[in-house]
Amino acid sequence: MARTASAHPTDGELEILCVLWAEGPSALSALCEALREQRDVATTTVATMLRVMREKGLVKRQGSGRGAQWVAVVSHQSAARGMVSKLVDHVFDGSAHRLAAHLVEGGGLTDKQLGEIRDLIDQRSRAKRKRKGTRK
Amino acid sequence: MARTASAHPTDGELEILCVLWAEGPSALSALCEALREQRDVATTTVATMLRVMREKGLVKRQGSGRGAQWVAVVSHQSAARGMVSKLVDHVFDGSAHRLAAHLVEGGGLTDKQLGEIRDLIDQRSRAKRKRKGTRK
DNA sequence: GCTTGAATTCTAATTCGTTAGAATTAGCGG
DNA sequence: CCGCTAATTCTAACGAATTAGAATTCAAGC
Repeated sequence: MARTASAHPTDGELEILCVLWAEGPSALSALCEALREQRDVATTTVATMLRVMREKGLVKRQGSGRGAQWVAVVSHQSAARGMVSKLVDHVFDGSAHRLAAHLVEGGGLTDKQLGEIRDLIDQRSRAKRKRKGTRK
Repeated sequence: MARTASAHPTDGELEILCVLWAEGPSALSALCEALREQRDVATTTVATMLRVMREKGLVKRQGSGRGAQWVAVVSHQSAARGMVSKLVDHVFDGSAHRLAAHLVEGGGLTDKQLGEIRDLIDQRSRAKRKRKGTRK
C-alpha cells in the first residue's frame, strides 16, 4: 500500500505559497520569475503544481486566460499554525512550551530578540489581567 | 522526474524515532507494540522502515538475531533543531523571532507557561551578561 | 540436531510528489 | 481575422515513501 495524502502543504507547495503570501495575487509568469530566484523550474511544472494545489484547495484562480491571477486560499497565519502544531505534536510531545524552551535555549536568537519576546509576553499577560478585571 | 530524498526524517520515520527516544534501545517486537498503541502496523512494515532508516543513518542495530536492539543515532535534540530550522526558514522567513512571536500570540500557551518562558529568557540574559563581564 | 518463533531480507504493489514536454486554448496587437 | 505569446491542460516518467506477504536466517531450548 502507499501513503495517504499529506494534510499539510508539501515543500514545493510551500515555495509557491510563500511567493503568493509575499507578493499577493500573481500571474503565472510573475510566479515563475519569483521562484527562479531560488532555483531553476519550468513554467509547466509550476502550472502543474498550481493545478494540484487548486484541487487541494490551497490556491484559487481569479480570471482566466492571459491576465489570470493566482491567489493563496490559506493564509500564512493558518498554514503556520497547522505546521507549528504538527511540529509540536510530533517532536515536542504536544507541548508548545517545550518548543519555546528549545527556541530560547537553542541560541538562534539575539539578546535583543529575546528581550522583544519577553516584552510580548509581558504585554500579553497585562492585557489578560485587564480583561479579567473588567469582566468579573 | 521525481523528488529528491528528504533530508529530514519522514513522518513515518519520526514515529519510530519518537518511540526510541522515549523508550531507549528497543527490540523490534517492543517497537511494534509501542507503535500499535497509535495505529495498526505489520511487523514487516516496521522492519522495512528500520532497514531504510539504517541506510540513511537514522538508527543502528546492536547485536543480532533474537535479542537485537534498535537504537536512535540522531538525538531528539538534533532532530528537533533540524526541523525547527526548516520551519523557521520556510514559513517564518528565516526569523526564529517570528516563530516565537507566533507561539506567544497564537495562544497555545497558558499564563503559567508564558511566565516560565520569560523566566528562561531572564536566566539566559543574566548568564550572558555575567560571562561577558568576566571575559572582558 | 531439530524445531520454533522471532527477526530479517527479498520482493512487490501502490500512491504521492515532482518534473516537464506536447498539445491545446485563449486573449491581444496589428 | 490571424498570428503570436502566455496560460492551461494532457500526458507521462520516475524516485520516494509506505505497506506488507513470502522466504530466509538465526538464536535458543529441548
